[in-house]
Amino acid sequence: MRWNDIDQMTCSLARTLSVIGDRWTMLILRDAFLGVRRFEDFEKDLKMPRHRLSERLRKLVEQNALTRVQYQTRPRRFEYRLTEKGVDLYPVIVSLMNWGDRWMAGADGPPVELIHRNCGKQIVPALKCPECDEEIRAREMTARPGPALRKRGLPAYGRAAPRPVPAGDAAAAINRAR
Amino acid sequence: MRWNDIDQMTCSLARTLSVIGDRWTMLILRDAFLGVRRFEDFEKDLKMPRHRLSERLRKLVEQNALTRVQYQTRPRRFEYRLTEKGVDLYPVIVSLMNWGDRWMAGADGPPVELIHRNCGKQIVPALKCPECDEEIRAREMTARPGPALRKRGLPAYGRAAPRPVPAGDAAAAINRAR
DNA sequence: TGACTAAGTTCTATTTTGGAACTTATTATC
DNA sequence: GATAATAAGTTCCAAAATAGAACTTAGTCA
Repeated sequence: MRWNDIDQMTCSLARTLSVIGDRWTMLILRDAFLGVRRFEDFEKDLKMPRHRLSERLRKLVEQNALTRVQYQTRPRRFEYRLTEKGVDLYPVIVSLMNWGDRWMAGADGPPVELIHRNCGKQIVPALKCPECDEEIRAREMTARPGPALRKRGLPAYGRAAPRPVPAGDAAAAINRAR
Repeated sequence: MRWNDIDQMTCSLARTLSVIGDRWTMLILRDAFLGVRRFEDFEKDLKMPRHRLSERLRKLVEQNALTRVQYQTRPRRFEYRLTEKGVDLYPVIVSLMNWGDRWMAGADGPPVELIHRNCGKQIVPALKCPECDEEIRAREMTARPGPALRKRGLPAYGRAAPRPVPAGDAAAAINRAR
């Protein structure tokens, strides 16, 4: 499968990745969240090829995650700002950072801390259930076909169906565990 | 900058991307969360090149996000399971899905819904502040240098410093807004 | 013996990326 | 008035990563 076809998968994750799932886009967005807006500043901070940056910014503008705003007239210069759609990627950035902090940080600890202005405290944002307010754990979640898949009458996420395990196999017990 | 050098950036996001920031890894992990464990099943579902799959699985095992477990002896066959480090990527997957659901879904609505077993309800998990329990909004968050950067005495994320805006420029007002 | 299964590996053409140099419009400096 | 500087790009080409198809390995089943 070609990468260009990825947004045609009936999968929100794949569609999201079609927008931000390349080498640089996520880092560009991180910078945008930190207040970077100008081409030169992105380039200096990320040390990425200018052509690539130009292309990625254009794509993000096309996708409406950023807007290109003229900030001076002579010579005409533009800067890039997060749109609502772009700002809404914040949880993605934060989750990725959290994971990096927990699993990839060096002995010195995480490079950046987040402060919540509301309460003034340094926090690690966490996923919660809006119904029962419990913290979300992967094992407690189930996926079921949503409207788009039900409509099409597709088998959806039936892949997780338990497989027959060769009887008496040593792995069987573990297999049932997960 | 070469992609291989990305994990040397002092940035948790970059380090995370060095593990899962390529074309397929995230989709492999999604499948893993849905219960897929075997090479053939990943391959059939994702329709990705086998060599690529093999390489990505190997890398995830090296990084300790998956383990390779033998599930039968003759012939020896292995399957891949999420480790704690892997399971901990759930918030990343969920955030990406949420965004896709909100911004990239077709007219039919999202392809998958999540059920929280705890309360039995269909939910959209959200990032919350563990201190004041408010939902996290990008605009209410500030980043400051964490231990790793303070130790090194680096300028950290000073890039967001306000720039002088040409006086009287039409963009100035908007510029201050954000 | 030959077909089949699961999990890979090998090969090659195509696509994407990285790096450096060049362009354009305009202001500031010698 | 020529020369440099700045910001935001674009152009060109070599190097790296990816896609797709075919092949391998080890063992079972008819």
